[in-house]
Amino acid sequence: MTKNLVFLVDINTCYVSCERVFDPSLRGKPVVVLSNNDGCVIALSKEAKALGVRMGEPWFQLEPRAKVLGVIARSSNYELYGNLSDRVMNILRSQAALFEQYSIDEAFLTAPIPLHRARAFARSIKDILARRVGLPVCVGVGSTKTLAKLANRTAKKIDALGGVCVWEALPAERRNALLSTLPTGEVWGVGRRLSARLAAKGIHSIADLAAADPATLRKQFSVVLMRTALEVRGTPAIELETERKLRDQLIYSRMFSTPIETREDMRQALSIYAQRASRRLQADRQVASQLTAFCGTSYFGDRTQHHPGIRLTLPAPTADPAVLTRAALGLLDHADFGVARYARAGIMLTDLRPADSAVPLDFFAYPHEQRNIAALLEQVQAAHGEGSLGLGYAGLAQPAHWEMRRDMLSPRATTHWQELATARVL
DNA sequence: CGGGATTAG
DNA sequence: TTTTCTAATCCCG
Repeated sequence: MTKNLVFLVDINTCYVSCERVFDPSLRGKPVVVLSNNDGCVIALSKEAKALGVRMGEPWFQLEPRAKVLGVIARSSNYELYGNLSDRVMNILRSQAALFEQYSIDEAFLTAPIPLHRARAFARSIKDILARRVGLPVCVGVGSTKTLAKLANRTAKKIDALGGVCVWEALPAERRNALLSTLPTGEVWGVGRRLSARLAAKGIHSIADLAAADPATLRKQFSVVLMRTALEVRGTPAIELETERKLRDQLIYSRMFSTPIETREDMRQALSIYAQRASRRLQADRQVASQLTAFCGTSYFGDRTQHHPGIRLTLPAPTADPAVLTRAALGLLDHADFGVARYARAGIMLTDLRPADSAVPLDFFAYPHEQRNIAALLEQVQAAHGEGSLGLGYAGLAQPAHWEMRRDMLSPRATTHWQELATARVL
């Protein structure tokens, strides 16, 4: 019987590659994509990397240099990235019986493919995605998820591999060299803190981790780290999660482009955020039992710090925008507009469950839920944009002055008719 | 069980 | 002046 192999498919510099699909002039150029509010670099092309641009670099620091270096920046366009990601995932789902989407740009496939055919299978996936979506990927293959991750990292680092690395097909000396050279922090699941704690116990390289006694790892660290160590040895210990689990928490939180200093602006921000959270919850067909609203001052600078928050249990589980908005506005009584300049606010919805699992008794139902306000809002916003209609303060044709900055936004070429790309046939 | 810490992308 | 956002899971009190 052929053992299962794990294929980790990962879109190369995902956001930059998505920008390049509809703007070929960006290909081969140093490109960066910025976080919300055009705050810092969250994705960069290898050309940008080569120029010394670093992940996380604040845009206000990079901007003057970018001009000189010819680095091109784009505001993040999650609608575009999400749509292209969906296309990739739908194709991948059809390529293997077992499929797990791990993030917006990564998926695990598992299939009983013989080792000597793994490379060809991985290549075919790469080719299909290039042809049908126009996105470049690397594929890492291994007998466990952790090794597939490691192989993927290797495929990215070593150009000669052509974007595919089959871990168990590498010469043993090569694998051992990698394992004994790479620090534990390079393994999936081991971050900064954990690698420091491991180092204190004399475990520095991935090879050290693999050689450590599993029972001791479980006792001194956690069962999770023990599983990771087993997986590095080639023993599957982390399940593929093929069932898409419903989330059990939803956060909508944003930094403001300029601080909010008045009750009226905060009322508006909370109204808009609560209604955006409501829309997301409805998209998942879920309802929430608890709402937390929070805001906070900037952690930078030495101004007065203030981070108020409220949490309340809703009278009945709901996704209704009016109920959530009213609940969120309770935060206003805890904010201090005399002193604080708020840099951010957010809504957290918890205790989520499927909307149909808890059909509320009429006794508890919110009267206006039956008037389908949520559905109406959704319909109008889907057709005319999020600012076209809203409850209370949340309908704004023009973005408010504190809305996030997105000065270098590309068109949403696959989700909005008005923003379609045009091609000229010569 | 709630909240903070850690990890990841 | 300016430094992301979201989610899961583990750990501790």
